[in-house]
Amino acid sequence: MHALDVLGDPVRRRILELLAAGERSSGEVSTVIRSEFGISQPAVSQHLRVLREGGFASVRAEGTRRLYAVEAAPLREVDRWLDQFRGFWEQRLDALGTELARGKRQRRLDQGRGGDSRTGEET
Amino acid sequence: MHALDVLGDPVRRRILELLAAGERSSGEVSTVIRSEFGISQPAVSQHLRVLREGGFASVRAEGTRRLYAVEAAPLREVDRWLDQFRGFWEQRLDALGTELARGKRQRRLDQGRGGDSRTGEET
DNA sequence: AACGAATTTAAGCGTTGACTTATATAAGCG
DNA sequence: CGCTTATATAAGTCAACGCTTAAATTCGTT
Repeated sequence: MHALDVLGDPVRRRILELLAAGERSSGEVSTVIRSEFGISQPAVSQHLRVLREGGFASVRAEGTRRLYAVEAAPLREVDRWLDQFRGFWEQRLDALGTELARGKRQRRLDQGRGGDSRTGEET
Repeated sequence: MHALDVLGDPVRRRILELLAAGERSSGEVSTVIRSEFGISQPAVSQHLRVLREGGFASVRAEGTRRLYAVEAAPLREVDRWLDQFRGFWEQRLDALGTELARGKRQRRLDQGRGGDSRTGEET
């Protein structure tokens, strides 16, 4: 199962956002998600399982609590997948100053928009 | 509909990969996808519609052909969403030389893993 | 104007997947 | 030990989504 399949769910994305702020117990996550999405505790637990099995989160037992934490690998994989599209905004838009003004992130564009193979070139 | 919902489908991801190499007509895309996934031409057309409506692709008419091209905005949005997780690999792993050896992409980590709010710190 | 190619839209169907309720597991505690 | 708390699993239901076939649209061609 591809990483992006797992991220194709708003609840799971939100859970990851919570975990990004630091380790959280299943119960803590459930409380928040429950109030935000109005779903049951088992539903949250099932999402946690998907995240676990997808490698997005790791668990650590502490007493009867299960402490979840973000695991980087699949997210990095998504980031890599995006690489092939980076050329579409790294230039072209900073002409308008849009991106640089906002993100302030700076990358070296080394592979930038590899050559076309068959059809026409764009723009 | 969130950008990541749209990317939660292998066919749509593959279509975007094709478009990343340059403008392609609906028919050209269909041919490739069809051979790779074994689905019908209308099925491909429907995926193209989702990409269109999600802002991932733009269309340009040329005679009876429709030429599709990648549109950056939603992909950039995904990239931004990933920002909150970047801290989980930008350090910690380049100690192993893994990332730097591979991606060769260099970012300035200006916001890196914002402080925890409630529970424990990780690691 | 009729025909054919390229593409989209419409309608219907089947499967996947997210949810619910109910139950199991397991640790803390009186 | 039995009870409660924390969490996971099981089983079943329902809706969303992706696919198919069929029809509509649009342009180019003779």
